[in-house]
Amino acid sequence: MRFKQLHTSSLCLLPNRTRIHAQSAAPPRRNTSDFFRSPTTKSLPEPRTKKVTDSDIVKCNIAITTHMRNGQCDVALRLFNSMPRKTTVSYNTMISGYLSNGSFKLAHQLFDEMPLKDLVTCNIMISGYIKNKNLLAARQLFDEMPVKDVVSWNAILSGYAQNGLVDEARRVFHLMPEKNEISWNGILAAYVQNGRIEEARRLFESKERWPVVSWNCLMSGYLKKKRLEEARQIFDRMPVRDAVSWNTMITCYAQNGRMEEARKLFEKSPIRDVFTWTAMVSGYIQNGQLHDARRIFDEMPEKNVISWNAMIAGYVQSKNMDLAGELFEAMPCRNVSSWNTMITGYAQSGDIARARNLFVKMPHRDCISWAAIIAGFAQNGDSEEALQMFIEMKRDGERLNRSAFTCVLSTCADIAAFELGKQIHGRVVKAGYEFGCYVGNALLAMYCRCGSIDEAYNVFKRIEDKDVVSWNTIIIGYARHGFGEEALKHFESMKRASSRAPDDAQNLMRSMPFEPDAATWGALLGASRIHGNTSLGEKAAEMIFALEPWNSGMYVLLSNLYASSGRWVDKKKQHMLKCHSEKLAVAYGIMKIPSGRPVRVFKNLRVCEDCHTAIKHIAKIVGRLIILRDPNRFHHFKDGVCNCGDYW
DNA sequence: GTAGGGTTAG
Repeated sequence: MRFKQLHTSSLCLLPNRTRIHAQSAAPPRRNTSDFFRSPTTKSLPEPRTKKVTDSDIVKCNIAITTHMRNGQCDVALRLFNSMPRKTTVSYNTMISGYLSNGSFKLAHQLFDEMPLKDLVTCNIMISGYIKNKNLLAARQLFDEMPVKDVVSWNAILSGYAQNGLVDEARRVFHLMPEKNEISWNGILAAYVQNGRIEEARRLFESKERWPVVSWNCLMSGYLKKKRLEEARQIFDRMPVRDAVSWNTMITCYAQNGRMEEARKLFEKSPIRDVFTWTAMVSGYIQNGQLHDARRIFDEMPEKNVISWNAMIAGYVQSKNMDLAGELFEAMPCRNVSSWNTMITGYAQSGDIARARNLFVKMPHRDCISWAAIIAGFAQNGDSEEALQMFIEMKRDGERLNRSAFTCVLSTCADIAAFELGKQIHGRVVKAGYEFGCYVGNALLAMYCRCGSIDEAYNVFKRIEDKDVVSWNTIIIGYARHGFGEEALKHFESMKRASSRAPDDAQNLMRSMPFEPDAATWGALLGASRIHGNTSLGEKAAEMIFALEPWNSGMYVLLSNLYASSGRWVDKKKQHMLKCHSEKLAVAYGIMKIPSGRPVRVFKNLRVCEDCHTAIKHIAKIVGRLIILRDPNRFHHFKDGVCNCGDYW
């Protein structure tokens, strides 16, 4: 690399022959005359050639900054290239612009080409490496710098913090020749971001004054752990609050279903920006309060794409595609996720024609759009079209990501497309997604569905973080293919896996849902029947009853189990149970319709003794059916005969 | 009056 000399005294030789211009601790005031030797005498100006003044260069630099901030890298580059002379600042501006626009490669290229690197250049590049998760390169550059300032140290400190290397971050912190507020905040953030909240707290209490960002940081640490009360205490103690403080606290209440507290804080907040409003909208949506969400949305003084998207997603979630469509039409500007949300919504509501229409019309597609439309066709039973779209997606040059693979594989499973599934498996391996849980599960399901249980087991073995779906799929796979014993074996090892005590919280979270779902219990029930294992079968039926009391298949399977083990079951009773369960399913379906209606639906409900248990269970799921706690509201059928006509 | 390091949120 070649360099232009700026301040001879501060030029240093780097070990790898890289020379950079370093600033001393108190940086010399640089002005553009360092870079441009403007003529001191009025030598003959070239006719018709405009003299390039310092202020021209500065103006260009500023224009580059603006273009970069607007995301117009190409415009910035054109300007940059047209500059007759470029200063270090011009290069630095370009590089940092590229980095903030995510063009790491271009930034790096320019960095390599740059004739003269100074301290700022290296600091920019260090943060670039860190953003790109290349901690080693960042560290190497850091080590090569002949002079570092507090910015360099802070950058490397936060690099370690963001990548979970807390102890390394602490080492850096102690080595720093000078520390400022940002350094202190850096080590605080290192603890907070890595879940070491108690250490963060101790550090925080060890120092008198903290800037508002650090208060925010500590508060968010408690919020991440869902320790809302402690977070609130921090919030209340804060000497100064900024928009982040208010937004963080409000968002957290909203996301944890505590809309009343969110609302109170929202009304008190002196600084409401688009984030605050949108957080309230999404909070209400998540809480099922669509009307409140819409009210806030309508009151919003300023909306951005994200607020619109949030509201549309709310309607899509509650299957109200008409209102979603209305809003979508009314949007002043849309982004890819607006389109994707609508496509997903139409696809999931079975309106694949509309979904396809939008897909064709949308200006830019990303891999989510493709995955949405592929899944849409697949879920609506048009597997051929789904695969056709998959092929078109490849033709379009869209790179396959995890979700696209997952989608397509589940389509293959649907139509038992074994050969294609195998081909895709090859691509999955190539892409290195094989061991991931989502793609792995989809592969597993595909092989199970195609009857290739050995291959399925091979996939199962390789999935690194098996979750409940992986276990359920393999168990169901074995059970469906008549390998009852294998299914039971896996069931046992699943139980063992779930009963192991895990230290860190994440593992615990992962293994918590190791409770088989109704489908798995169903498979086990089926397997038990084949093997005549009545006690496991009864246990399975009991579990299904607890999870899905309306699951009619369970009653049939159970009675078959009894029948095959020689226990006599009254056909009439079996029919009765089935009948009840179907009614309950209908009832449950209605109850899932939003806005508290179910109470009315259930008002005149009559249940027999057996059903009563089921109803109570549903009440538990829904949570607000207080009428069910009043037994006088029910008619109990004592004789075991339930007249379905009396049901409503 | 231009370029680099810290918190949060849709």
